[in-house]
Amino acid sequence: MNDVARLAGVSIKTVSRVVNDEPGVHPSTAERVLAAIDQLGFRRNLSARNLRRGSSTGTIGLVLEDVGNPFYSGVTRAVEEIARLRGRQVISGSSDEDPGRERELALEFCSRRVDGLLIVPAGLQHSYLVPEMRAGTPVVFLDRPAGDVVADTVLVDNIGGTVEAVTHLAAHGHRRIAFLGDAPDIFTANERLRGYREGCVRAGIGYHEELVAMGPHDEGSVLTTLQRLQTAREPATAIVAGNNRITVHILRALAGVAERPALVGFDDFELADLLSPPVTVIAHDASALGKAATDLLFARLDGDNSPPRRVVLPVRLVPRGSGEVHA
Amino acid sequence: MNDVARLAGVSIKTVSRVVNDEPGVHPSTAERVLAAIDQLGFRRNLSARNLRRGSSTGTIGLVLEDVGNPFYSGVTRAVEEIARLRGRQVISGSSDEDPGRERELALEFCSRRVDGLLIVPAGLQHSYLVPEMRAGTPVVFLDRPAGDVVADTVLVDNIGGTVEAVTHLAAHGHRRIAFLGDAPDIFTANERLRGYREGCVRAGIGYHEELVAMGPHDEGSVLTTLQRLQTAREPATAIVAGNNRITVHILRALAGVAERPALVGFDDFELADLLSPPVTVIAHDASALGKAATDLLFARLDGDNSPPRRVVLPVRLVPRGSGEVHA
DNA sequence: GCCCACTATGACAACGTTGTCCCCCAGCGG
DNA sequence: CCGCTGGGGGACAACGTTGTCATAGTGGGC
Repeated sequence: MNDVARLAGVSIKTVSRVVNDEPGVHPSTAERVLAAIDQLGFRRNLSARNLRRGSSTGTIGLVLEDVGNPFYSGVTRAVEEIARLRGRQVISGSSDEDPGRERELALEFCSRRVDGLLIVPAGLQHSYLVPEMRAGTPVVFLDRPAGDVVADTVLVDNIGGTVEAVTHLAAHGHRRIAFLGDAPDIFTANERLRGYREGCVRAGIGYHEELVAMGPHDEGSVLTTLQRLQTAREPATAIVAGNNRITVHILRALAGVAERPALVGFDDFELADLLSPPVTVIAHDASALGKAATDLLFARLDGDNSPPRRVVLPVRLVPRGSGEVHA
Repeated sequence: MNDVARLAGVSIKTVSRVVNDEPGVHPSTAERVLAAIDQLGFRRNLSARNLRRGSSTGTIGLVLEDVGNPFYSGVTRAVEEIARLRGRQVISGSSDEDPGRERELALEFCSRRVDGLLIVPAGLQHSYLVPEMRAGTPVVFLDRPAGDVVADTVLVDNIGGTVEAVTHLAAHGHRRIAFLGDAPDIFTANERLRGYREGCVRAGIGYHEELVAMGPHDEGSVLTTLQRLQTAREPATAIVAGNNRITVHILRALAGVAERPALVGFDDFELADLLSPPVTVIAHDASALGKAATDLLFARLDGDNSPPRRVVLPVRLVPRGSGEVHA
């Protein structure tokens, strides 16, 4: 800006006025300034501007588990969409389920003075955010609740989802329904396990420890688990998969197997309807999740300071075939 | 920092020293300062720091077509991974194939003084970046080349890919091979069309205009196109799909159809191996693309100022079944 | 007892902006 | 001819940091 001012033969304040479309600059002066800007390829430094104005940095921080996971990239997209409407950029980072990394990312975003934080918690400790929240940075947790702070949270109905999955399978005559879930220290995995258990009880088929296998899972562990379940004295005739990755692992393990158990997967995924049999899922909308959380965040930025809210988004069972196999 | 200094009874410079682990601070003073920092929940303002130091902002700007598309979210993940190793955050935005939006995003990132830009071009005009590049911001284009500037570019072998697809189908006896591609003003779509044409000529089956349908495509247009192709006087017995979205549209259109043409899709996608028949694709690695581009960017940041490079990543045909149907 | 080196600390400017306040000057009415 | 008005423009401080330099005190060697 200094250089522009020198070249145009005016003060930097006048350049500032031109750049900001402030009134009170003679058209001919403005023209000279614009020419200088063009010639020098000047671009206003937003950091300096925000520093001086003490205003918003126009950024939103997004911490999630893995940007590469289609579910979270759907969330990201929705967040970006709304942020854009409100003139904000999104800075995102993947925690890879590492609480330390989550914290590192969140605090780094705070150092960058983001206007707000959206966090898919990896850990259970979030008191590190208390100073930031007290300082006025709104934080919304999504997909999972925060560990030890009270804050806005957007979840999906995990329990209701697995209850429905089990109920659905039981209605088709299944009495030996297995559950393959993610690591039990992950909130959603635990909730879904609870729903599974409750579904079993409600359906009157009882909860049997040996039908449950919590992760972490990879393709190999899923394969051996399935073998164990199917060769047991009372084999499982149906499976509930705890998330999209596990569903895919199961599908791969079952590829080419003649005698397939019924299957209901948590999380919808692309092409589920084109597989054979098409995969019945408990669907919930990644973009709805992202939208709800971002809306909540912007409400806070707009001055809403009502008590923290907890929003639970509904899930719905989408019957496609794999879950409608009779026992 | 001011408040911290006051509370600790020292000058702000001393606080700065403590925050930056600079030597020459008495342990007892440091302790007082740390206590004050803790009490006030102080967090250093990175913008101010970078402004003062004139150093890197520690950010990389990423402009792509759609963060929600699994292909690009794979790219994003790879970029993030490497950026993280080099201590950078990623700011990303989706252009939605809108050149204006691409430009807006890129320039906004420049205003934020990103250390470098990674761009999946939506348009053909990139001279707007010349001042930034001259000012020292490295820019790498990926997936598609820039329109009118010379810059580092990472592409995949689009032409080689469709040549291989056509060759493969012809080797299985197909002589009426159709091509469904994206809008021809998209670089990759056009390249793939060229490869298709060259493949046809090489295979000695000739290039027939009526077998080509360029987009934009949606599910409906793909359906009618397929109907036209299959009911023609000389029906197509095989199809090459120009990208992952078109492949999926075709799969959906063909669902339940008994007489299926052979199919080779450009871009690999999850579950392609689990469909029936499994889908033969021209595979290339999203994360390899992201990695190559980011590596190139960091090389520039490390001072490499050799002439701009153009990297073309190989593709490979993955035969899975849908492309090995004999005519 | 004097000088020096060294440690701990602070004052101040500067990074690139913008908000506040002030000044200059032309034009106009009296 | 004087004073007032208002448009156009500039000087300067400040945002939150950090780099540079200065300074006060302390202890040691002679």
